[in-house]
Formats: sequence, structure tokens, C-alpha cells
Amino acid sequence: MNECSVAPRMGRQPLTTRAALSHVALRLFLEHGFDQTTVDDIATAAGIGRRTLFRYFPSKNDLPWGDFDAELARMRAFLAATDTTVSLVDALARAVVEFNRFPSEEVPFHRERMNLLLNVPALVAHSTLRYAEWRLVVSDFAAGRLGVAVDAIEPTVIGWVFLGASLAAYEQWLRTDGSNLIELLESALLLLKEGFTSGELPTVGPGGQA
Amino acid sequence: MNECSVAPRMGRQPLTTRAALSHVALRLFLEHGFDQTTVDDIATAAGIGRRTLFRYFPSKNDLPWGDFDAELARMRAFLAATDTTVSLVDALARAVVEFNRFPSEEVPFHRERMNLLLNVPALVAHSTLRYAEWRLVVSDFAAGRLGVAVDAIEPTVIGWVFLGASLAAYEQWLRTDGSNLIELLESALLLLKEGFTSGELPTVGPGGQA
DNA sequence: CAGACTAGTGGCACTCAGTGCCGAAAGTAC
DNA sequence: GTACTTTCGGCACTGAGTGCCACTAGTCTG
Repeated sequence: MNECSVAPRMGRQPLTTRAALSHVALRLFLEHGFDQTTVDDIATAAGIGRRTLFRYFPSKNDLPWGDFDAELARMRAFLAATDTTVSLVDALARAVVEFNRFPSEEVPFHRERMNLLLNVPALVAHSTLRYAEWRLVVSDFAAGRLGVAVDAIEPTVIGWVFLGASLAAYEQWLRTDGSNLIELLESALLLLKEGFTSGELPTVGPGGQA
Repeated sequence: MNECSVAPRMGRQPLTTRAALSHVALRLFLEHGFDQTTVDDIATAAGIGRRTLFRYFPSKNDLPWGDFDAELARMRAFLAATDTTVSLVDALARAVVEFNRFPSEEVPFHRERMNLLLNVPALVAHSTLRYAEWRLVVSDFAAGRLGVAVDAIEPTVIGWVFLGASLAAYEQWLRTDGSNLIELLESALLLLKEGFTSGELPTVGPGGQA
């Protein structure tokens, strides 16, 4: 009948949120290490049952990612809203940069999270599945622009190439203290545009800066 | 004293080999599915103890890969033996093609294996760790040629880009019955050289040079 | 208010991957 | 034979992830 909707939901209220759990887990991972932290530890620290935690996140590996699906949706929307006069590569480059822009107070936090995701073997492996979703967003857009199927070779390669450039920038970012992620991303994406074959590689502009 | 060496080894002889176990596992995975096959099943089918199996392979996920380290060593050697007059990109392209050449009777077998590796989520995730080793071979070589550190951005991007192209070719190969892996790889690698899709991405000058 | 309904919670028991320990088995060397 | 070396594999354990089910905390209807 009535679509209750708005504020007063139907059944019992959730005790916590994905974001809160992700935060608690991240803190424990940083304190004691990913492998040393059990799911029980996290559930206890969050004040919920272990069984409940697995209803918020399908696996321990997903905890650091927080609400990645929402981020992906943002990126997809950004691409969809991009003017068609912008070239494919530029559109993707802008979207990638936008996707990785964070309020400055969250940057150190994000840095630690990425540090885990790119260094803990279990997370490195698992991340592939998230990256695949990310690549799909990219190659979906590319396929639309190029007028070919999503699973054609061009969109697929483009998906991989943009992912590679992004991760290379991330690795660089984590390696160098005080470096600027956005600038590194732009450099890496420029490398793509300019093409890396020619004689050598195009020299990238003066790297660092705040 | 005497370094026994040659044929008669010291202690007890191994009951089986990595290759044999990989083969048995692959057969079971194809028959019943990866997730439906337990490590116990594999050990039993191979006639060894479960504990022993874990001495041959560190995890269930490693079984389909067989002796990947040996393959990587081959690729590394191939690159090391490549004439320095061959351009960086060409050298890598040749090595990648060589790395993926198999005797024709093994092709269907290899196809099934890659089908698993690229489709079973657990394996897709785990594969990342193997790919990382592969990328290291590529970026190591690139770093040497470019005279920069392995962890500089150029070799890193190159590693990712070649991996992406290879995997794109593999996906295409698995998708289309009767297609030729080597040809698909060459196409994908050509895309890299040419800079994919004229109209969109900038065409890169005629690659070659020393 | 009671009673129906709905959705989140979490305990329990289970499966399965992976590991440490340790004694047994199967070889070689003397 | 004994000594030594290496592989084997059983046993018990940890920890992730799942199915089941009763319980809790809400809303809705009358």
C-alpha cells in the first residue's frame, strides 16, 4: 500500500554502517597488520557479531575498500556527463583524475588504505576483482565512443592501459613521501597520450611539488 | 665428503612431480569445477596425502599454474639474449609472443587452463600475484634499456601495458573458437606500437630505432 | 494496547584451506 | 648392519566463510 519510504524504515535499524566497519578494520589492520587481525577482532572492536560483519562485507578482503561500488557509480556518472566534444582519451583521463580526488583531510587516510591494498599479498590479489569492475566502467565508455562491442579488443586494451597508468601513479605516490597523487596521475596519463614507443619515453614534466 | 650429486640423490625419492599434480588437478577442475573440487579430492586422485600436496604447491590456487617460475626464467633469458639493435618495444613484443608459443598438441590443454585462470574469481584474483612477477621481468628489462630504476614510472607503465595487451589478447582468444593466440597477441602488441585507434588516440611515430 | 509483519542480529555448527609438529618410510653412505 | 638425509602423511589446530534459526527491534494495522 503506502510506500512508507522516507525516514521511518520498515524493520529493525542496522547497528552500524559499511563505512564505520571499514574504518574500524582499517585501524586494526594498520595497528597489528592485516594477517594478524582476525575477523573476530574486527567484529569485537566494532561491537557486533562476527556473523553480522559478514552481512556487511562478503569477505575480510573487502573491508579496506569501503563502499567502492558507490565510487564506481560516481565515475560512471561523470563519464556519462562528459561533453562529446572531449576526446575519448581526454574524457577518460579527466574521469580518472576526478575519481581519485579526495578532500585533503582524507588524503593521509586514503594513503594508508592504498598502502595496504598495494602491499598485502592477499589484498593485492583480491583487488583484481575490484579493478575488473573499474576497467569495465572504462571500457564500457570507450566502447560507446568507438561504436564497438565492450568486449572488442580496443576497449579492453584501453581499460587495461588506464588501469595500468593509474596503478603506476599510485605506486609512485606511495613510494615518495609528500608527492601529489593528482599530478602523478596526470603525468602517467600524459605518457599514454604521447605514446611510449617513439625513441625512448617522453620525458615527463617536472615531477614533484606540493 | 664426496659430493654424491648426479643420479642417486640423497634421501627418499619424491613420489610425484609438480607437473603431474597440476595435471591431475586441472582434470578435476574441468570435470567438477574449481570450487567444487577440494584439496582432498586432488590429493586422493593423485594418490598422495593432503599434507604432501601442500609441499608441492603452496595453495590450491597455484595448481593450475604448474611450473610458472621456469617459464618466467625462459622469458628472462630470451630478453637477455635479444640483440640490442632491436628496439625496446619490439624486443618485449617478441619475448611476449615467444613466451606464449606452445606445441600445437598442448594448445587445447593450455586453452582450458587459461579459461579457468581468467574466469574463476578465486583464480582471477590469485593470478595477480603471478602477473606481478611477469611484469617485473618486463619492467626489469625496460629499466635496463632506458637506464632508469626499475621502480621508475616508465618501466612500471610498460610492464602494465604489456600485461594488459597480453591479457586482452587472451580474452579475445578464449572468446572466439578456433582463433589463433599468436596472431591475437601480435595484433594487440601492434595496437600498442601504433597507439590504438588513430582518430582517438594520437598515432605514435614509426616505432623503431635503437 | 495486541498482534502481524519486516528487517537486522548473532550464536552454533559446519566445511574447507592452510600450517606446525612429529614420527614413519625410503632412500644413500659407510 | 648403523648413520644420515629427505620425503611422506597423519593429527590437531587456526581462521575464513556459510547455512540455519531463533531472537530482537522496529513499523503497521486495528
